[in-house]
Amino acid sequence: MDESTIAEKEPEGPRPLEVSQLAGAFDRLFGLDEGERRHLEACTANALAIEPRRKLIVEGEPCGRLYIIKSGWMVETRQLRDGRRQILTIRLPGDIIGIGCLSYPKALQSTVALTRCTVSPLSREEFEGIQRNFPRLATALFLMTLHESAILHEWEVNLGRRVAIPRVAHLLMELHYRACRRGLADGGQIPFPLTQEDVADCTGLTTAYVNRILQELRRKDLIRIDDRTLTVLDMAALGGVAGFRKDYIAHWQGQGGGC
Amino acid sequence: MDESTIAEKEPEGPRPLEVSQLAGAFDRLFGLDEGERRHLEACTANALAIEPRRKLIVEGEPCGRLYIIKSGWMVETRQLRDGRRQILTIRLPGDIIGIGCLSYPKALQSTVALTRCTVSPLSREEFEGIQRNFPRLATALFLMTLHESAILHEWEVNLGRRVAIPRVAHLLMELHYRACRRGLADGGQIPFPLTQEDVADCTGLTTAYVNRILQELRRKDLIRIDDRTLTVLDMAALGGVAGFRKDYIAHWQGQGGGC
DNA sequence: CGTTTTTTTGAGCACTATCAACAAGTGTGG
DNA sequence: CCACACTTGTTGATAGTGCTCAAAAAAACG
Repeated sequence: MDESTIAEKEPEGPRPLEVSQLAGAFDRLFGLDEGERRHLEACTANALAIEPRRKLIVEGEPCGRLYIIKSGWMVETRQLRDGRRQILTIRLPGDIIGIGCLSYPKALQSTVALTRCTVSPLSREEFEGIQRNFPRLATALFLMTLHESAILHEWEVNLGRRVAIPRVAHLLMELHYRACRRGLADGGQIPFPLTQEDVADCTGLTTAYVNRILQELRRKDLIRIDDRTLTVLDMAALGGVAGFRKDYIAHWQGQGGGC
Repeated sequence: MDESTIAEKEPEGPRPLEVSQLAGAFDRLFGLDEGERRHLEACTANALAIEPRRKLIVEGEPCGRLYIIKSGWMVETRQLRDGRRQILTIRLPGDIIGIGCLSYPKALQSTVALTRCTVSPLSREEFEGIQRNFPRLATALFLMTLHESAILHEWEVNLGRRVAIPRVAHLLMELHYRACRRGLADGGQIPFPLTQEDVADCTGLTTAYVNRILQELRRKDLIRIDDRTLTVLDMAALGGVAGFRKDYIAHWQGQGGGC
């Protein structure tokens, strides 16, 4: 309904690392050949800019294409009738969104930008072309989906069986690891565009309570959050609190910088 | 460690519906051709029987093959150090389990039989053979995975944002719909092999509390559970309590008997 | 600088967990 | 067919985690 949710324009100044983020991920995964790489680059050539808090995909509306995130963070959300919201997944640069929509006539969840984002749209036809003509890419896609399922499973455990402090701590640990793997970390620091309300919607808690939990984690000198940046001060300790085990985070994605 | 968790023997007397369950699902989905169907049948010819409560896949141990459930119900679980357990997914006849294991050296979750089950093992080689030689089957597999992701997302919402009564009600609604689609329903009734402890582990609640919730649902004449059978007495009312929307349950799987 | 978003704080209470004990099933072997 | 063991379901009293509902303070934004 809001036509202006997305604006078609070139990204202002994409950093080299981000442009080939996806190809990078696939490459480390499979060692792409020249043709595969070139096709992938071609598909992701054009870009779309999305402003923070804008919706790229809207729950309940049809969505015929997918998007590859070139830069920025997004979340997929579902809204209940009474207004409460659950964040289903957090998507980082290199992730693909909207695949799930391909098999449903209407999107089951919304996709919202946390930061300014640039994405490459991919039509259903282009996507199916890749599936048909580049079987190895199709396999890689499949593996990415499986990896995402593993993360979802971990979220189920988090939501179902951990109390608030471990629950929040686990989210932070996971994001740290995932961001790190994508080369977004800078010495224990990662960008952290989530508001406390977002954290609450990830963890199934209230904003007010999340605030208290974060204070607690800060008081114990485990983390620091300022200027939309998360610093994990004591990885081992935070991991201990969270009951975190990193084994579900993609192991095959190479060690992109010591994480 | 327990070698006797599985026993290699023929199923006692498989009902026709179950044998071709998988082919059935795929068929409705894509209209398989003769070769595809025959290959699928061939792959799922041999069977393995599993006793109730036995583990087919054990968390932390390597798992090189997958299994297609021909009959019976299973659950995938993750266990925390303190013994608490979260059920991640419920698997019905026709589901494939262990795909996630393919991309990890060790299984991230256990798979436990709720009832006596029969499954067809599929080696990694056979699986990759299907992927390579039957692209349409590969696509179908991919779509099944996406469908499972949609269910996982719904579980996240359930665990994160619904209080106990809607939460349990939602689980029951989902199982009813899913079972119905697989032709397991018999006029508002479905088999219900979950104990209250299992329900608790699905919903992140305590056994004691689940007991009270179920009493409440019975008191309101919404459901009845006896003899391992769930009867939904008032579908609309239960769906209302649950905040259930069926749109995430596979729509493309045909209407297998009015559900 | 005013406006909006985000973070922080307080008091009270509701929902759900805990723990323990008991009842009712279920299955097994004698 | 009964006796026994074990699993599953049920109940009660109590504690505690996390929610509600403001409202204020601080930060971000244009």
